[in-house]
Amino acid sequence: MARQARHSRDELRELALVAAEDIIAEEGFEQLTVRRVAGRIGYSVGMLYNAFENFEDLILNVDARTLDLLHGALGTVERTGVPAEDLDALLEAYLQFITAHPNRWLMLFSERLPGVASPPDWYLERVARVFTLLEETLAPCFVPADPQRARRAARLLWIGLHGVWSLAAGDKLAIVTPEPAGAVARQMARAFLAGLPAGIA
Amino acid sequence: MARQARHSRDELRELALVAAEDIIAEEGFEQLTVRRVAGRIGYSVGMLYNAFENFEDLILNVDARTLDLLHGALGTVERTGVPAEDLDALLEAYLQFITAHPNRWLMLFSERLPGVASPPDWYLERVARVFTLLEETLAPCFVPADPQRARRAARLLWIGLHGVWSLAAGDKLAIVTPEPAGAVARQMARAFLAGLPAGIA
DNA sequence: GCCAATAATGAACATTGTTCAATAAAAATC
DNA sequence: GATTTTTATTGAACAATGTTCATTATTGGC
Repeated sequence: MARQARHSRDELRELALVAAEDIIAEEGFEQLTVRRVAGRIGYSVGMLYNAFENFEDLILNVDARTLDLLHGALGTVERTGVPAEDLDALLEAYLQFITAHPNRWLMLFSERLPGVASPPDWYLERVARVFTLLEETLAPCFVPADPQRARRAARLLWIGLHGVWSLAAGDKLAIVTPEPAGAVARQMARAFLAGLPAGIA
Repeated sequence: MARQARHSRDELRELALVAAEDIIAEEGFEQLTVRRVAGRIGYSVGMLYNAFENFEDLILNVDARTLDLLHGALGTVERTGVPAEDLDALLEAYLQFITAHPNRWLMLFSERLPGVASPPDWYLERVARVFTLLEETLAPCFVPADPQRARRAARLLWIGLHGVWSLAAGDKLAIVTPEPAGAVARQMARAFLAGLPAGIA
């Protein structure tokens, strides 16, 4: 009835995503363009718009896979039940991930496109999954268990830590403090834990 | 000997910067282009490249003026000597600034250009000036006055707050929490102050 | 009045993401 | 086997970006 496709839509998406990830890892997010992805997978530019809604859609899918990767890396950290220790271990794993995949991680927070619409639900869920790990680590701090406050505390701490990572990623942390990112992150977590009982309303 | 200039280079820069600020305030950073600035001041595109090194140079100069504006706004906050109160007042002033100049503030943290080089010294100094205000507010926390620890605490809090506004700038804060940036910043400062005595080694 | 110096222009270029008529190829039909 | 139909695939074209630079306009000095 019709011409046979070289790859299914899903196969095409997978090809494109892998190609995109390679470009990002090798040369950074800035070098990612539709033409380069298309050339790398041996298809034309127009074909990409058959597999993805637009360039932003492709980016969002790469980001989602980055979050999956991160979630997997943080999930292997074993818990002792002592918040301070577990938190340190989690931070260590996070730092290792950033070091291993700097461009992928940077890309998560860079806004190359003017699209200001909030991400779709399937993306937000992946973000939430990562948060949950931090929440679970902080939960034992609250007795009796108060999930509401644990959530709030976890997200606030994560935001603070994001300040560390984002500065470190742009090599701007050195302007603020001579200490390495890992040490600063640990201080942040510790100061935060110390203030937990009184600080989080 | 030569043709007379309608405006000096400095006058041209001032004209362009004001025009750029108007465009940003009215329609947002995304709508700022060299052609629109040129059209607005009645000059050609090429003339802008006579007054500025490139588009990034123009952006950096607008940002510097935003920082001056911010520093001025925060400088008028009067101190009581009580860190908790002064900190709240500072954050309040900061919030008011953001509300008054949302697009200018957003622009400070958005990275529209691929330029990854670190900003020049004259720009970093303006960042440092704003940062100093926070340091001075936190200093009274430590008795007897320990400038070393005050600096450390101020920088750590500054890093945490940077996490808040850098996420807010990229419209990513909503992914983490539904609360507005101002409320999150206040929580951050409060949690941090509460943990100060024990947390900062 | 001409020359030289320089202010000012704007067309041209290389890049983006995006679109869509044209084309190629294979299955279905006769 | 020839024809038709269907659709996978292409790539030229478009609009918009920052950037450059040969060209043009203007004006003071001789």
